[in-house]
Amino acid sequence: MNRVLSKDLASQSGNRVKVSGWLHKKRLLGGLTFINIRDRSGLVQAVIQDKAEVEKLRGLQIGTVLNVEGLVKEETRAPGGAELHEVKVEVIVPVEDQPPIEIDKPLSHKSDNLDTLFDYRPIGLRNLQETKIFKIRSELTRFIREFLYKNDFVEINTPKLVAGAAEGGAEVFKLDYFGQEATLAQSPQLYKQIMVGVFERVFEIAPAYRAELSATTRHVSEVTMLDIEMGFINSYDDVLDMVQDLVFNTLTRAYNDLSGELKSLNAPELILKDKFPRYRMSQIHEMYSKDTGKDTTKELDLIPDEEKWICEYAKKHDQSEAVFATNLPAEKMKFYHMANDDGTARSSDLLFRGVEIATVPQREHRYEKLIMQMEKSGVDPTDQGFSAYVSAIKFGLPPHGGCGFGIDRLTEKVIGLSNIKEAILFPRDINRLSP
RNA sequence: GGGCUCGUAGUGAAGUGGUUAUCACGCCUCCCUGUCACGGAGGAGAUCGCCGGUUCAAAUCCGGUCGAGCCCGCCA
Repeated sequence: MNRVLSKDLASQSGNRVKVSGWLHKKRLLGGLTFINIRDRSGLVQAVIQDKAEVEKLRGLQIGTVLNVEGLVKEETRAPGGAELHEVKVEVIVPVEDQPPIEIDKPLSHKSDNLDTLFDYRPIGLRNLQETKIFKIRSELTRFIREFLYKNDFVEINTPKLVAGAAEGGAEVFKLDYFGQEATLAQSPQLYKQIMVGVFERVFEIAPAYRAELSATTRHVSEVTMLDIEMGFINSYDDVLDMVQDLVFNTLTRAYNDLSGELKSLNAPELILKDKFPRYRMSQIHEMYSKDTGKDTTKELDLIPDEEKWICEYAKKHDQSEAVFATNLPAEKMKFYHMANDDGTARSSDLLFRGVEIATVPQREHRYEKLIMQMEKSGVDPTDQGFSAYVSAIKFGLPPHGGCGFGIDRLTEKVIGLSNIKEAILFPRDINRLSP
């Protein structure tokens, strides 16, 4: 007998079918027993009246792997409108130990309890509330990929074991590489720029490693980054527009296609227009200082509180939960960024619901300028970690730009979670290396 | 790295000096034919993170230690 998935049960009314999955819930009502079976598409309810069949499940815990054969009956009282009757139960893998964490009721996401949540991840992820988070995450990356494919981007994979710090700035993990010192890539930055010389438009979704001793709700040491790079831009605005369109498309699609899942996780309503407001960072400092009385006009980058503040501001005044903070001060720019004439860089942060989810710069593609900027930053262009990149620039890259985009933070904020780690299957932070 | 906070059954919580440590979920036994956070009766399960101190008496106060969280900094 062929297996039928839970989502297709209603269409099989009148047929005897087999459902395979995990025991998700048992309710014994004397002469009548309800069990829920979880498969990849959801839950099936089976009604068991035969005492011998119920006995097969005695002492078996949630998580037990089952085949359940039965007659499909339409039933308005059943979740999903159909259920299994005249059931034969076959236990494939009996589970006798009690799960350490609940599978059929929402788990605590209070910050004090996240440690337990992550310790028991292998079982806790079977909880449907947790499953939904990662289903949404999967869909978000699918929407992103589909948008980028449609716009002629080629998906690439670049090395994560590299010779030197790719960017400067962030701390890197060092490791022994057959006697050489290697680092874990903190970004595919230089490789994706090299690949602009090959495909014009490229993207990568991959982990990046950051060895910062950060202990906040928005940092992890292994982060999943979406990196985009596009060549032949006419102006810096082309880059901002592309990222804006990508994010608008992804978010509106998510809120359209996944509305049921998002609602059941209490995700906030989406407030967004197809053009995101753009404020200069210096402008945000002034507005924030005026509004709060805290003087941030001497700050270069936005402080965390300003990120929250400008998002609230844009939500109210621009009806947009996404906002660009543009014109990063040149003091903060990386050597590969392109400078403006006014002491700022062509680099912007994309903020969404209070956090930075992407940085969106144009790159310096002019060889002499780049060499100057590298030397000014104390980076040796002939160093093993940079020479390949420098030669790609030397042998011709068009004006280009792109973004580094945090998939974890996007997922967190779309759902309305309060810690980036809740959006990561097996998060890595300064204390956690397992599971 | 700096500051603040928190560690109590498997899980989530209550208990701010007083003798048997409380509750909910989960688990076990029994009852229950439409449950879906099922309901009812009973039961098991905790050396209150660890070490030391104060006290007639410590989950509770103090010191240390280990673990965790949040904010700042750094960073994305």
